[in-house]
Amino acid sequence: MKRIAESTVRRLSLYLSFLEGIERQGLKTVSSDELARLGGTTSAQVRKDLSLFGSFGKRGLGYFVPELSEKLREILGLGKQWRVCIIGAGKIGAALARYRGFAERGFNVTAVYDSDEAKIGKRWETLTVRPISELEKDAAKQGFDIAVVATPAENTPAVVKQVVRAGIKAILNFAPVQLSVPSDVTVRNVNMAMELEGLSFALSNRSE
Amino acid sequence: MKRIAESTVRRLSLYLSFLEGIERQGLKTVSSDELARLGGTTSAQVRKDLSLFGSFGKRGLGYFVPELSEKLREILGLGKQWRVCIIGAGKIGAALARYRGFAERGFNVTAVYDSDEAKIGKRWETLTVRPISELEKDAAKQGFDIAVVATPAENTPAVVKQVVRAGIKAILNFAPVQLSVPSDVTVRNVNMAMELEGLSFALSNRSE
DNA sequence: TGGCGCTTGTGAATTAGTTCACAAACTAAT
DNA sequence: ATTAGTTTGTGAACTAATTCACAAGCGCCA
Repeated sequence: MKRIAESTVRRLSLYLSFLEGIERQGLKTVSSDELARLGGTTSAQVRKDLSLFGSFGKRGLGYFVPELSEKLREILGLGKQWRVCIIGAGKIGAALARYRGFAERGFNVTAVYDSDEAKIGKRWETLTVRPISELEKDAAKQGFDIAVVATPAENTPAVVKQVVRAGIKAILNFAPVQLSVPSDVTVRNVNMAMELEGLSFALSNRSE
Repeated sequence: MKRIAESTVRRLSLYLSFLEGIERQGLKTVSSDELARLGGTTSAQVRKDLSLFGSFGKRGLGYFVPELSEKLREILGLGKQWRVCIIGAGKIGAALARYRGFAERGFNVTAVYDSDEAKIGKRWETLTVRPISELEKDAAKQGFDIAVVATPAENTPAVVKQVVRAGIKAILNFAPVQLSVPSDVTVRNVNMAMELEGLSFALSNRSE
């Protein structure tokens, strides 16, 4: 299959969330034009995105909502249950561990790690913070699909090295550093400072 | 000035963070090649990005670290202090309000709002949660540059309408919905579900 | 059945973004 | 002062992403 751009995947994810809303409203079909309106893009873009994976619509009618939802879930790999571990039991880690939205979408947080002695053993709901030195062993035993990294910048490179060694192939990185990983490991960055600076830039350069 | 791509702005932000690290190490100059290596891009990209704003380097030598840092801060509008309000006093809002990193970079959280009676009046460090009905009035009095929206999906459109009416021109949106705002308002979205789904897609479609 | 009104799917055209490649400018060494 | 070794800044070439535009398919109604 040809390479799919990250921007395309983001939009598919967006379309799926719209479809879920539309389904709740009880509508049966939806047009590319309507999805485009909701997502702030064009109908051609919507059709092109979907056409990369097959042809799911009916001419003159649009797309059947439950059918397209199902297709998108399949494309995005949301049928499965993913095993997620959180690394870093600080504020962000804590907020993420308690976040309900993960499990709803099939992302099950099954363990939390930290390197700080003082944090180890703390309990959050059903989870207990474990020493990061155990990560590799635990991964071998139960397996993790995704690691959420929420550690201080200075510890992050070392932490990521352990994550990679544990065989985890997908990382959601909240630390404000660029990760260096082998090419078979996928990284997504969430960097608040960068987003705020983007807004700062926009505010500073309006209408020039 | 010509339109600057969002991807460019993200990279400038990244370069700045590298420069801060390099400055701490005490290095005087840095080459586009070194910045590229740190950022996982190419030296031509780095030079092109910078050249959109001027020519800051010295041939044969590279860029003076403090000088380039300063230029980037200027470009990104980080000289100023920005007044930020947080809307939504739930888990994410709370985590953000307590987050130290904001103030360090000139983003000062000066108020928190919520529409839920039960949350109003709560105190977080120096901040007190205020009713969102006061937002417009407060904005007229003290002025806000940026609103961080961290409300449940269903309330978000109404909340955003109030933010826009209050004259705020930049929004950092954590709600998992697409905002519809006038074209003079800049929005950046942070959507965890979307990031996780991107990883899910990558894991499901490796090497095809 | 035939015709009209929609809407998809997709090559072609366009626009945006990245990389190449090299002259010009600078440092350091001799 | 000359030369060798770097590294910038930038048109030109290339690649990627988006938008256009239209034939073809489908439902509905007379």
